[in-house]
Amino acid sequence: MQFQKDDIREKILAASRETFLTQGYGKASMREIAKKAGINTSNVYNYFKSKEELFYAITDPVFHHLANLRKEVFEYKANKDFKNENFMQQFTEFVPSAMFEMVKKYRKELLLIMDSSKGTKYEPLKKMVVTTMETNFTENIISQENKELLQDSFLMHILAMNLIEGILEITRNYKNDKWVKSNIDSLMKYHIRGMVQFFT
Amino acid sequence: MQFQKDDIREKILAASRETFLTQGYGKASMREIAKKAGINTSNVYNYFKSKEELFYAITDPVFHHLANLRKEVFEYKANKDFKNENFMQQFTEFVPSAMFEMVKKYRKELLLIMDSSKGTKYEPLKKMVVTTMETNFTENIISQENKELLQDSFLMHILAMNLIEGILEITRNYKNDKWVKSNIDSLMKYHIRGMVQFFT
Amino acid sequence: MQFQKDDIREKILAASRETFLTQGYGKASMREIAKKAGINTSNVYNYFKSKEELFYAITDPVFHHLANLRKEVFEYKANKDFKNENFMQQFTEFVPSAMFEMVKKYRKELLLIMDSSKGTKYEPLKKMVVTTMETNFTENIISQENKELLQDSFLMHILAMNLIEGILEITRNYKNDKWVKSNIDSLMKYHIRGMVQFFT
Amino acid sequence: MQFQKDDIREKILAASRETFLTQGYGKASMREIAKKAGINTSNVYNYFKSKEELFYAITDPVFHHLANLRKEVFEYKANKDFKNENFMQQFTEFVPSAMFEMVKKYRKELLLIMDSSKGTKYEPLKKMVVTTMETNFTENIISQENKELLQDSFLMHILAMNLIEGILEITRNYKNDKWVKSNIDSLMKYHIRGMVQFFT
DNA sequence: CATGAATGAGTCTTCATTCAT
DNA sequence: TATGAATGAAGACTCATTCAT
Repeated sequence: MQFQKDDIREKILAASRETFLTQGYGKASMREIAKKAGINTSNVYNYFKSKEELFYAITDPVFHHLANLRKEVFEYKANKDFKNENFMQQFTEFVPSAMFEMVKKYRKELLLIMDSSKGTKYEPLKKMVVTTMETNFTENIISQENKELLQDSFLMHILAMNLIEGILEITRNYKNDKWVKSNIDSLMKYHIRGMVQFFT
Repeated sequence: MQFQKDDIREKILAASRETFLTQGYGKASMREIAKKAGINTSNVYNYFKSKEELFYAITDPVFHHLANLRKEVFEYKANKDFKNENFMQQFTEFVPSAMFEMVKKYRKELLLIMDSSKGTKYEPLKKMVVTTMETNFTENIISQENKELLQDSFLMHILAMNLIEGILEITRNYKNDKWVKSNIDSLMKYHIRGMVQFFT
Repeated sequence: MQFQKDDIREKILAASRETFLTQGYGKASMREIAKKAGINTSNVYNYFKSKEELFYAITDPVFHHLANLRKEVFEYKANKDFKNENFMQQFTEFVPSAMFEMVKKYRKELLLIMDSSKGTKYEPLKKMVVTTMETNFTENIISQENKELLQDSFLMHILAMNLIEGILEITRNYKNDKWVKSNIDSLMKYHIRGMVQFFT
Repeated sequence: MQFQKDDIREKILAASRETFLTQGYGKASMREIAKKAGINTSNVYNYFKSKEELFYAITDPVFHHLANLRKEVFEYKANKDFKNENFMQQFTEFVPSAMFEMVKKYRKELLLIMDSSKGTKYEPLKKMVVTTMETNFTENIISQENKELLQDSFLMHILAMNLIEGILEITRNYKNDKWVKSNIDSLMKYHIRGMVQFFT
């Protein structure tokens, strides 16, 4: 009697993923989700107590993954007596492979939390991730003298966003794992090289 | 029907711009728009015959501007016996300054048509613009030999998107014209330089 | 169906009493009752076949008690060659002590059937009890001459209701048995004395 | 074009009064109200923006009337160098005639705010009115010595409630103004006389 | 031109109840 | 017995739009 329940639960989750993804959280309707899942609208509420909870049931895991990732990056920095070489190592090895793992594990969920979360508590998440990345870049790439010159460089913000959006676009167009990995690597390399040249 | 009061029409347009921008086309409500414009909801229909038409009244100009721009770029190419130097000129002079003029003239409209048009006929526009740009890059930057090697390079697609998204992010954070111009230039330079290095 | 676990049955009844009392019959929900009882909603239906039956399972006893009381009062009258002294005795001894016993035995049930039964077959009960009491008063207190004068005295109706409401308010604010008894006695004395003075 | 609107507005208010009165605020449904008013459910929202507002549109006037009454009573006390005779005057002249005026002006509204307001901000109002009356009685009727003896007399609370409930029962059974006036007077006289005798 | 009136479909959610296991 | 699954009706309320005045 447990496998049946999970069956439907899974159907609801799948239907939700698709619906939230195409319509966004706000425009997605419980009706449509229920119809896609092949059940009565009110029955959805036997599984998830609200539209919002349903959304979080899908997106919470990737959120926690992101939070852990952030922590790991900070620990990485703290442990490594952070110099330029280590930074390079971080952004050519650790970060891209971490991104890859995340995309591999949470494809749709990542897109949901980043692109379709308007109206939920995760709405500001993308901006926060971008800001974190931007700070990291600024601290590690821009040389001391340039820091004063390029104070408040908006370009760095754009590039951080570009990197995130690039990863998301790769995710949206997922072909296979190898394809993802290679594209993340290229993108990363492209931007790291570009930033180093531009800001130093 | 055509003797409408221009100030009210303008108020509706202004209210719509704000509402569509913050809520998106789908979630924006005629009520809220009317309230913001300080008029009765049903009176909106004396000026625009539907929510969708109202959206197009705002976004059509920037759409046509974009279409013209596209044509100009193609003509530019056709006229100039297009070689590498000309390409460089195009992307360091013509394109950035065209972008700047567009942002200057259609700030909110540009964001609306690109970011808030889900549910309208302009929904696929951003993708199309990106594709156009991508094609242009691919044709002009990747050297013949590489073209075969890097066949189906998704990175080029990402970079085209990055450029567009960068312009939009500049537009979203508009400070003043000079700020826009300088940031567009930097961004353009960054990517052109990056692409040339990466793909040749 | 009849081999039910008494403790669960009891838990449902207890949960219902509280829920019906605070929400009223109509607004009380089977969900809340089940949750308070610590069981599954649908399991409630293994013990009581509907919300209404559940309500009656709680309130039937006090209803029958009330019915018996009514009969006893009539028999009391019939047996006693009812004169004024006997009436006094009835309303200073028999009735208050009967009320006290009832409150003692059916505290919450009494409140339920009187205050929270809207939407059930017991909805008109309070009115009926008041009417009975009113008739009793009218027959025994108002002197023959006054009866014609005060024909259709609404005051008597109010006082009968006052008495019932008084008992219920005592029940609502239950402190301890002694407190109840003493307050019922005071209230009764107050009204009997008042009525005698007013109507004779 | 204004008289039509008021027509329907009035119909909604009338339908609401009846529905709230018979079902209580919580159980009354906008559907039923709309049906009774002969209009589409959603149209009700063109006149009142929520069920709660609709309830307040009906009950606010009587609330303000009650609040003023309360103030007047206090001022009456303050002005009159309050002694026993004045108290008697207050409760045999001022109060009953004020009650009468209120009942005359706000018959259904009074019942609504007192009996059908569960779930609204007026839910605690009846209790407050009773408490005010109780305090007034206690301060003016109970003699100093008795005050210590009868400390925390619950009977006084019941009698205050009885008086209020009596007024409400008169209101519920409204025949005509004269009938109301005479019954209020009788009830008041009955209780004042009873209390004086009982508590002094 | 402007407004209020009106509507029917849709929003999310809760309800009492039944059924299969 | 106990539970989760299921449902259709109903809850309050919002939506874009039309119509008469």
